[in-house]
Amino acid sequence: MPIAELTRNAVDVLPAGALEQKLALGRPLRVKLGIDVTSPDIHVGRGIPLQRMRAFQDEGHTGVLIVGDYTTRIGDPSGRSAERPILSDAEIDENAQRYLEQAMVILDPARTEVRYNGEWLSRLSYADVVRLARTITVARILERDDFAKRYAAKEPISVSELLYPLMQAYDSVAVEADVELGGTDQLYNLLAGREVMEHYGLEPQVVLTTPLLLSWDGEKMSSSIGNNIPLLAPPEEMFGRTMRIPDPLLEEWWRLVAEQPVPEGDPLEAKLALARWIVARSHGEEAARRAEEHFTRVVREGQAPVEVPEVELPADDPVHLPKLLHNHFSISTSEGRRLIAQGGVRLNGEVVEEIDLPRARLAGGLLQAGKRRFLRFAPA
RNA sequence: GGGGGUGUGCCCGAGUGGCCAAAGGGAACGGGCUGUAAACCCGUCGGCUCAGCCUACGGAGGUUCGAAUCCUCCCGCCCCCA
Repeated sequence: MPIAELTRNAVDVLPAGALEQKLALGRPLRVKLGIDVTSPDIHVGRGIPLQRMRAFQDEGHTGVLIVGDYTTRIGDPSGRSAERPILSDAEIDENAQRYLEQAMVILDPARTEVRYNGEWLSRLSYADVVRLARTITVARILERDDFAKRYAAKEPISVSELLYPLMQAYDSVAVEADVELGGTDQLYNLLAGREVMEHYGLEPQVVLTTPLLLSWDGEKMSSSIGNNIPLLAPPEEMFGRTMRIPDPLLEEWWRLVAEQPVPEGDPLEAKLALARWIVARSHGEEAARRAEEHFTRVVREGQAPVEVPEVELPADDPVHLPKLLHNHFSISTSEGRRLIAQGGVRLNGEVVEEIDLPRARLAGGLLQAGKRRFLRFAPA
């Protein structure tokens, strides 16, 4: 019963019955997923459609990953009220590189075809674009939810934004997609792909959407908001961020991310297990174990981590702490002063109250700034 | 082409001559509490050689003892009519 696995957690699989027909063709299907490369991070939420792609790959189908290098130059407005920034070519290339690395946390590289959409979009002439634009009407484009809202609210919508769904649709034409995956916010774009494919004489793709993952602040996980867990962040970081999600979200995360039922019993244990799972997928079991140890030690028990970076003992005497904090933790000296004033700085476990400390007191000492920042001084 | 509007701290958003480093909210940070980096409570939240000083309210000038607030020009953004 492989189809249940392919459509697991899917919100829409459209049109009804089409996927079954495609599967009945008996050949490997071309399953497309495109994400723009505005941000260098793929986070756990964007991993959800990737997980579907992996499921298709495990059944012998081909994952066609579209790196939207060209599209990024226009900016997709999905889910936001303003246009995305337009990045430089160098930034886009760099992001694309990191993006692929992260995607492979989930995908099977052997069954992944990576394509940059600049490959075909950059070759379109103005006339080609006009021809493409003829396949859809303005009224139709304005049906898209966020366009409709912004239009009604008299918020700016640039013509370039209106072109975005068409570019994405043209990607489907170019790679001859059988199936396109995407978050539910992509539904419109995916369906537009079907219409455009028909205009170009192709069998329209099947559309499969997956839920958007909510993060600890209750918002959709998003790199630009910062409530994200990147697939290749340091293990301790990933673990800690996962532990921030509120208990009511646990079940959903287990279902959508780990694709398993939430473990019975203690919610803390279930959350720890989830964090382990997420870190292990990206970095392996061993790293997950260390990340949990780190969490237990530093967060739950309030101790210093096992590994603390050692720094030179400053030359001046007395040592001006705000400056020192500024140098090592990249905070302003004003912030450093506040930290001290608020009892957030400890030397060897003791709260520091002075702004300046004799050099000798720091030698070989352990300095803690807030909950998570530590450093050890070289001995005198 | 014509008319109207708008530009404030990381974000949103008050503020129309002094009481403004600038209300309020969010984010963030610190402390407390806790099974959690959740929730909750309290506090902080421009910079600095920090009981004082400096820089700031799109930019440049100007009026004034004093301007985020008034005037001039410039730049950006938005809407309506054509």
